[in-house]
Amino acid sequence: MTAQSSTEAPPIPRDEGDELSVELVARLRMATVRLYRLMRQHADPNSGLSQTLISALATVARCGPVTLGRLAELERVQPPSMTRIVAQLEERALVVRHVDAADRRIARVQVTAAGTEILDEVRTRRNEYLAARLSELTVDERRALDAALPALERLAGLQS
Amino acid sequence: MTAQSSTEAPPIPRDEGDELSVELVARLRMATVRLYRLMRQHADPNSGLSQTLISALATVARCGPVTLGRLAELERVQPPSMTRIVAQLEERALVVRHVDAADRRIARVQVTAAGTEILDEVRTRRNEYLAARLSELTVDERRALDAALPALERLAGLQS
DNA sequence: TATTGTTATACTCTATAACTATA
DNA sequence: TATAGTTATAGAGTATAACAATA
Repeated sequence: MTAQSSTEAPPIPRDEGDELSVELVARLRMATVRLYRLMRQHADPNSGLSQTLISALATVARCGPVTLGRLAELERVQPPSMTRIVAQLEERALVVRHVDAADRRIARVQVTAAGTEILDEVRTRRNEYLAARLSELTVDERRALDAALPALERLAGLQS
Repeated sequence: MTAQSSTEAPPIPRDEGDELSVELVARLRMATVRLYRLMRQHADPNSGLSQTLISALATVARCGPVTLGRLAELERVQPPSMTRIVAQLEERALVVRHVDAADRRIARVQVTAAGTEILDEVRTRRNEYLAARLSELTVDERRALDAALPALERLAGLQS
């Protein structure tokens, strides 16, 4: 990736100013790290699926048959990492791989019926804890989170 | 997506929140995992400090002399993990440990001048990438993030 | 020669269990 | 006996480098 934007555009023109961004980013980083660890600790224990596996499985389910490389991009890991992740999902029969007939280098990954089932199950069960925490926030706070979700997703996503 | 919440018009004013929570939590989880990996990949390479180390260092700096156990709580890791993290920071002379005089089981951790310096340096430098990404969001999106930050922090924090 | 994915290898992060030292 | 922290150990998660297969 190496997205060093220093070669082109003038450094960050904005109406709110840099201070907001610096502050915002710093706090967002701290919150994300802790939230991640919180989620990791409360990844569903019954299914034996870690956060990493569930996240990848969900992405496969959502993005249909998807190449391994694209999956790595989406999940923001390197291809070798994704190879391992998919192998683990395949072992559990939650996904299948099909080699592309036209270009045999390409492997497309797809969720199985079992995968979909597990995903549904796991989704509600493992989110219970977080949903409970969420319910302890105020209505306004939940509303704020809801409103910020698209921005979070864009920030975390690929459209940079 | 209900993404136009900048001025008013709360998208989903449901109080019982079950369905909202499930959806919200699920998406928040995905976004958090990816955002975390994005941040991890762009943790400052020059300083040789990982996200984990910087996060802990920042917490030490913010929370003054703090016991190791409390630090583990704050960072949401187990005490043995924090022992290792602090040992690494100490090796680099970014923090010091003082054994409590009254109760010699307790170790208090404190940032050093070098630690503060590094932290300041690193903070701007490593956040450049994220700040740049942030600047590609719309004003409304940044505003939404800013508004959601307290909720995120509460959700990730200890005041459940 | 370039692209897609894999294997080999090593390192970081983290946890649980058992331990030490204080209290 | 209880508490704060450490050591020992193991397992996940991830990356880089080198490779194989295919185009």
